[in-house]
Amino acid sequence: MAATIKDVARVSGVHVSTVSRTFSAPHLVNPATRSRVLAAADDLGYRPNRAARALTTGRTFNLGLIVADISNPFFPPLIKAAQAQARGRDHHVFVADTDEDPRVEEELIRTLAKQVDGVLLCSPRLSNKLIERLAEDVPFVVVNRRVRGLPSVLMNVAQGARLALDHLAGLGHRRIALVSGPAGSWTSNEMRAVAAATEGLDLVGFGPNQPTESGGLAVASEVAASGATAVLAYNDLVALGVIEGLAEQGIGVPDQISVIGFDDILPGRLNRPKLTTVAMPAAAAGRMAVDLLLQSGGEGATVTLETALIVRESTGRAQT
Amino acid sequence: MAATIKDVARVSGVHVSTVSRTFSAPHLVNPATRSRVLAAADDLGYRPNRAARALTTGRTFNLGLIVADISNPFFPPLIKAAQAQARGRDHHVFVADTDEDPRVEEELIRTLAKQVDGVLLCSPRLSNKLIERLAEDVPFVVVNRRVRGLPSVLMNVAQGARLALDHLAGLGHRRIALVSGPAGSWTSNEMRAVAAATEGLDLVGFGPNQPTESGGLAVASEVAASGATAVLAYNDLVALGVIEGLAEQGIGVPDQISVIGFDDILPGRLNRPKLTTVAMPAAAAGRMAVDLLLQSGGEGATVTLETALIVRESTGRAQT
DNA sequence: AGGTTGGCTGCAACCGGTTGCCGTCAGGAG
DNA sequence: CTCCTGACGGCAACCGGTTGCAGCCAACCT
Repeated sequence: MAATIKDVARVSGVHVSTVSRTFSAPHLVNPATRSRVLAAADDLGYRPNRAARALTTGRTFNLGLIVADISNPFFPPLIKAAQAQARGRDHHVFVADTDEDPRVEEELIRTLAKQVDGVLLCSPRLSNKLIERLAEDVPFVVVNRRVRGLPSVLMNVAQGARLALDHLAGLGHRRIALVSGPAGSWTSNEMRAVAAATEGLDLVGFGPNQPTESGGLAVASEVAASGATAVLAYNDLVALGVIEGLAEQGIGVPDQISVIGFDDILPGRLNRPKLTTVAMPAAAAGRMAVDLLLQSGGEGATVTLETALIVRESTGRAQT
Repeated sequence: MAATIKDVARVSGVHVSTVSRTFSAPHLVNPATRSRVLAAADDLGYRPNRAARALTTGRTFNLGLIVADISNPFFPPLIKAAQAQARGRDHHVFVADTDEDPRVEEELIRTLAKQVDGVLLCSPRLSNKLIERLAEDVPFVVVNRRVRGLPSVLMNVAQGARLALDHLAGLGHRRIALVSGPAGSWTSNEMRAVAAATEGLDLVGFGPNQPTESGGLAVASEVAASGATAVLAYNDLVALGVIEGLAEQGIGVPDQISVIGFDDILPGRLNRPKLTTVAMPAAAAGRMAVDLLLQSGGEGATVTLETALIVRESTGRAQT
């Protein structure tokens, strides 16, 4: 149906190679010829078939972006920033969702491999070993995970956790519940490590949990029963779930229990009480990841972005 | 780097066509040969290049899904449902975000065209005419818009608006603010049409607005000044923005003004007051759209899905 | 004038697969 | 022992482009 390079060649009376050059190396073709070709192309509504082009050039000018759960509000800002950055460098970004399933993740990577110039792997659920193997097929940049030999963009979760813990300690909290995320999560591990290394605090761990509102909701009653006066949650969604679960039991936040999340997503700002949280530089991470992917030079570069504590209404002094 | 069909052919000592058939038409090749080929393929880690295959077959087993703004929580459920449905039919879905920009939308469609078997166009910002033209390049299913000759999935916005208006009227509201969405939106038009046709109500229109929280926030003071006792918002995000803007002026919801949104997104459920809203069957729409796309038979089929009113806390009796 | 040079274009191979057509060969029917 | 048939696999063209090489011709140099 659609016009091909041959149609354009026929109509403009030149060889296909000339048409090809008109688009991919205009300076090699005579201005007069060029405009004739362009006229014909315009006439026929011709657009080069990018898939076919990729076959010989090996470049698609497409990037893949894989996330575990697109309905987590943490990702959209990252995605949008990545798309904008890519667009500025003449690439397109295609997003795929793995449903938190490692098998789907692998499958998607394999499918994407030959159709894109590189993949942004955000918060992967795959094992490091498998990621390293798959990296032979397609360039990766990994976000929120450190993988040997691959460029990665990390958010300084440890620093964020420290900020949060200090804030809580400053408010007089000593027994703190750590509500972690899914099993394979690097972020979760970082948080746990920091918490464990903090002096003078009494940590109670809960997890692994689904990194969603319902994950938080499900664990709320256990948290309430643990005697903790404050909660450090894997992310804002979980924090909101915990708050809701606590409310169902008549426990007020922050009056009786303080809750702090991670990410700084919109629903947290809209919530009453407004959520105290550790803001992740998601947009910056998206931009940075695209940059790392496109400058193939930066082999195993690792970029770490700082986080910031945003104190709102869900944390307060410990009950005495 | 990666193994190609030729490598497999060489290693297993057969012609490339035999290798090809081993994968795409196994019954045509002798079991003994087949297993030899499969062994070699496995050995080399060979995976057929889908882009190359698409060149001859014309089928990619990929679907594109285009949305105006991926950070609108309305879309993720639709996206996930579409992905799940597509996965069940052996296809993958790639998502792209247009940033509410028609030019980007067109560009994305053109790019996607040759790399997918069809495109799900959700809440397009493009003109009908342009969509019809682009439909010559790639099969479409349009969501939330009716386009001549193209299959589409609609949510019954008119019915939803009627539900909402009746609900408000039943609570004694007579002067109602209609906070609409972006200019090109079909949904917005439907709402306006229903509102205009409703007897006994005093409508005040505001718009067009950004379909986001800040869009609602920006218009809140005007709404407050209009003397309306209730607000029907383009979507939940806008509704939440209006509520926030009202709160900044010390106006309570639902005590002084009632607010009702569309979509039934998560932040609305989490908000205090919990948002009364018209629930859209987003997941069903995603599934349906994939089905329509894959059964090429259904030429210009149009499916309309019903909506439901969910009364929560943001609506109450009109102040007397 | 003859030899260079350089700009422009055509030729053909190639990217990684797919597929219609035909030849080969073994086994069964007559 | 022929003839036919059907299963199998090789050949080669093709999908829509790209690109190294070579040929052509006009302009330039000496």
